Amino acid sequence: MDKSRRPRRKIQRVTLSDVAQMAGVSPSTVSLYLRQPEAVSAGASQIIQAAIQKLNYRPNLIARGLAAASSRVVSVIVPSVQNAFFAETVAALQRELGEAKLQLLLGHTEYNPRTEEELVRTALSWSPAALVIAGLHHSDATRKMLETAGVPVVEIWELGGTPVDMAVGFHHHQVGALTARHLASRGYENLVYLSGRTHLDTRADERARGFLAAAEALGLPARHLSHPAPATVECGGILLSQLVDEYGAAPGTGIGCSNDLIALGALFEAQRRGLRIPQDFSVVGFGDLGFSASSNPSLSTIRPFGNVIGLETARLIKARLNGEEVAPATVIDTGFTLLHRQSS
Amino acid sequence: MDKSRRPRRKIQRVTLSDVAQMAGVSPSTVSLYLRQPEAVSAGASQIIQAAIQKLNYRPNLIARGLAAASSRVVSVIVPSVQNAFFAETVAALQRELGEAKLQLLLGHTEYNPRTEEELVRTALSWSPAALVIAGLHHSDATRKMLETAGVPVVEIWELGGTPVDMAVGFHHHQVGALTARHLASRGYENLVYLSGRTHLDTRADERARGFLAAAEALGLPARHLSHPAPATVECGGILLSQLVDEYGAAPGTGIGCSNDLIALGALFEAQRRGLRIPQDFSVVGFGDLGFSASSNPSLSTIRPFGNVIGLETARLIKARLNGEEVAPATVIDTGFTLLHRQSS
DNA sequence: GTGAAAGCGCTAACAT
DNA sequence: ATGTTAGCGCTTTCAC
Repeated sequence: MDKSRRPRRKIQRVTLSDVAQMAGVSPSTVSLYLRQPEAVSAGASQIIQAAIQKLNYRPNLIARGLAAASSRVVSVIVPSVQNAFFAETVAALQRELGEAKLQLLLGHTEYNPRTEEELVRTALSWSPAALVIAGLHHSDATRKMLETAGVPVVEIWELGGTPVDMAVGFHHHQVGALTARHLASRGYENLVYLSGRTHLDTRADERARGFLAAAEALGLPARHLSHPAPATVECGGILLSQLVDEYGAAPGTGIGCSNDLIALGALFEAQRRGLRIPQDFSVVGFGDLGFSASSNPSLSTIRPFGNVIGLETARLIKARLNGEEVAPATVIDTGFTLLHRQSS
Repeated sequence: MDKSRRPRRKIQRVTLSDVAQMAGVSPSTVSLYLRQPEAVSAGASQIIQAAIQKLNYRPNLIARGLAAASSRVVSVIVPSVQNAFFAETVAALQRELGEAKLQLLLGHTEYNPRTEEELVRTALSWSPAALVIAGLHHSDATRKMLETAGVPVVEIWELGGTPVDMAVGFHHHQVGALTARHLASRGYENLVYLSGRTHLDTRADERARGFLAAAEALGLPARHLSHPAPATVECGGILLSQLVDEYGAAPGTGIGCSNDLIALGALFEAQRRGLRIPQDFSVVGFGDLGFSASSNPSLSTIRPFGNVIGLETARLIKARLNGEEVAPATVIDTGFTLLHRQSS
């Protein structure tokens, strides 16, 4: 007696075969129609389309991914989208890649190399179409996985080292240097750099180094104050207090900040203390965040192009996926620009 | 002559079968070991583990997803992670779900219902373990897809309507009302609400409505000024200018803002115009963004708990996936709290 | 242009 | 505790 096997679990309602059956064609024809409609005869197309409509068929991307040995997913690994810089890039990536029907699989390292390693490992388990990761500094194991990933890898938001595959970003060292030179050109002869946890954020650290190096080259005294907490507005206030109270910074000091949040905090704290900016102190930030042009005084800052980073990254990925030749070790420098406003 | 078939495409290097072969056990044993190590004998475990190490095997999650008819992916659809509110929730989700080995598949609607619909459609094609989506307002088609999705659905950041499945958020109407009542209690008898594009952001619109309704209930005159642009700091400055220049708002006006960015912009603009806050005008924001406690004056605001929304959402999802009973139509109100600071 | 057939790498019922 | 077996839903050669 046939104990007719019932399905072992919940199974997809409508499959490609159902469509094929209803349309009276073979599954492979439907598959072809789905991927290259123009390769199927007009008559068949119409019938298939009708069947799809009637059955409300939706392709199963997991099955497609398995059969095609590549998924329409791009893995994006950044410290956190709570960081406005990465949020901007992720948004741009989403916009550009979404058009090409690519989904974003998101991961946050929270500046932890072990977490990053774990994220890369599972990301690769998804056979992503490409992998985007912040920075050029990774653990050995992570780097090895990236090298042998067999998919396009784009390292973003940092330039200067050797990328695993491709890189889109800019030189943070140069950002710091430009900050120092700008302050010097405005007549500030005593320089200070304020930053958050540079021990974790290697890019912020690189900006600080660039600042100090440029100051030294100019023969100006410079100092770096960093705070172990994340670089927030609150942190900026604390750093300015520290600068004034503990180090007795004299008016005439030019202050570079590792980002606009720190700069804004310094602005607020200076205001609270009755210090005038830019008369007493000068402040230059980094990021050109949403408030920087509107603050009072408006904030001089260096603007990276987070959206362009996303855009160019998407462009590289799409090119690679289309089989166009993009040389490994391709590096795109998206640059940055100084916005001179009232605070300096 | 035998033209020995070469594989048709790049194929995964190391598969589960390779591991099984090397370990001298069957594939299903390896599979079992991967999913429930404790169900495999100690000896076999050791051998399998060694083989995995030696071959550097990584499971193919796509294949697993197909075979198991469910992927370890949670689809998250929000207007944009550039919006700090959603960034906070996404970060919390990532943290909580990451622990449970769930990945986030991210989508941005950019406040466009058609985009949202498209995102939900493709999201479901991934057979996600769950779907998280911002808001309770969706197109009919979207809502229908969500209802028939067959996976846990959590609508976040908004309460008040009937959720498709579960909802985690708070009542924006109440936020607006509390803002108005707070201003009234501080003695401001002329109320104004400033907001960005409320025609797109239904939650901001709801806050504005709550504000006006409460003002009316209190018998106070109230007005709503909105700007068609996204709610940014710049927008806040423009709105305050408009308020003062065009509407000649008298000192003594209590200003509610649809978010802290608008409030900050108003603060800056007031400062530029030599208006004193809270003496001349009072400002209350929404969001308690990073700068709000540190600004000068510090910003009174209403704090939602974006991280708690992420946390509770993750909790619901994990409970459902563990087979625990979570009633459909479960609604979690994460509430909000008024932070009374210097600006009011 | 269309169809038959053979998987993609894994899971899960069932038998042992 | 382990192995056998039969797919999951789709793509992709290859032959017609």
